[in-house]
Amino acid sequence: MERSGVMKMEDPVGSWSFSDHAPDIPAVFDFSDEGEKGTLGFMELLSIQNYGPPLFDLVQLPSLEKPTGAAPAVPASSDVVNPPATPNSSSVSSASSHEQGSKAVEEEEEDEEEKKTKKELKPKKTTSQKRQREPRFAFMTKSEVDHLEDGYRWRKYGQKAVKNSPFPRSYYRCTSASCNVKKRVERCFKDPAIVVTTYEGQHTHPSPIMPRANPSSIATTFAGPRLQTTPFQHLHLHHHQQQQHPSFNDVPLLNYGHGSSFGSAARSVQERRSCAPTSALHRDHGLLQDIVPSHMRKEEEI
DNA sequence: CGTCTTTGACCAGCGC
DNA sequence: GCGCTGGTCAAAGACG
Repeated sequence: MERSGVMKMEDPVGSWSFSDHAPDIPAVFDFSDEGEKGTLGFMELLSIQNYGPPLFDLVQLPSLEKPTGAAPAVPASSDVVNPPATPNSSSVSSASSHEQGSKAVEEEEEDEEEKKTKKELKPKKTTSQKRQREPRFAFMTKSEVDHLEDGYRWRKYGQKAVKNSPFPRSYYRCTSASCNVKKRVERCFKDPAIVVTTYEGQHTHPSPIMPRANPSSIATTFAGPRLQTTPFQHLHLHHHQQQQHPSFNDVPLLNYGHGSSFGSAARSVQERRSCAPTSALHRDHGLLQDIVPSHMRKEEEI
């Protein structure tokens, strides 16, 4: 078996993450209702991370907002175009119970962003000249293969040894011209079975038809356009089997819907081709309703 | 032949 | 200033 049925996500760099709210969030994805059981089994989500700007800012960035000549990079979730002024953490967290946590997260995130900004500012610019930061998302996937198939084509452009880790870090860039999405892939030194994947930027083009896709690929969800909302989708799925994981009580409250957009996103290409697209879209929209306040949905439908 | 990986070199930021 | 580290470049080679 190439990939295990267990997927983990956590904070690899110590910045903002869901685990700040609910450490060791267990999550189980049961695809049995998606007919996936034989292929994917279930996945376990420990925690997820979003560092950089809030999720919704991602689609607001002027440079990313209107991909030229390409379909919206976020077909399923690009509707979320009216980001709240708060980080997505507060969007996700139940307003009252995690208020303080969210504030702390905001501050921490700011500091982290400043650090990252300085680090990532390759071009020599003055500090007053802020370069546009690409949103970055990281997650951990338990997999035997380093480079997970995610529906996009990547070109490896570098590999570096990682400090305090016997495993190297690989750098990939989206092969599509005019798309500067990058991703880093490295193995967790604590658990070599876990692959830490960090995506930076947003695709300015639709996902190719996964020319080399592994039919049993489970990574489709994360790299692509759907990336922006998948963290919530994972939680969403997680809720499905809450009772199997008592510690899940720590998870910020969300109005989880029904169904599994993760599961649908994780479909193989073949499955996607054979399945009615409307079902996935429908589920996504349902999830959006869970995530995005109604007043925002009004605007996003414009 | 086109695409992709490998790998050493290079550059920039940061801490001391 | 120097060394370390992360990130990127680009030539060379592998592969289908």
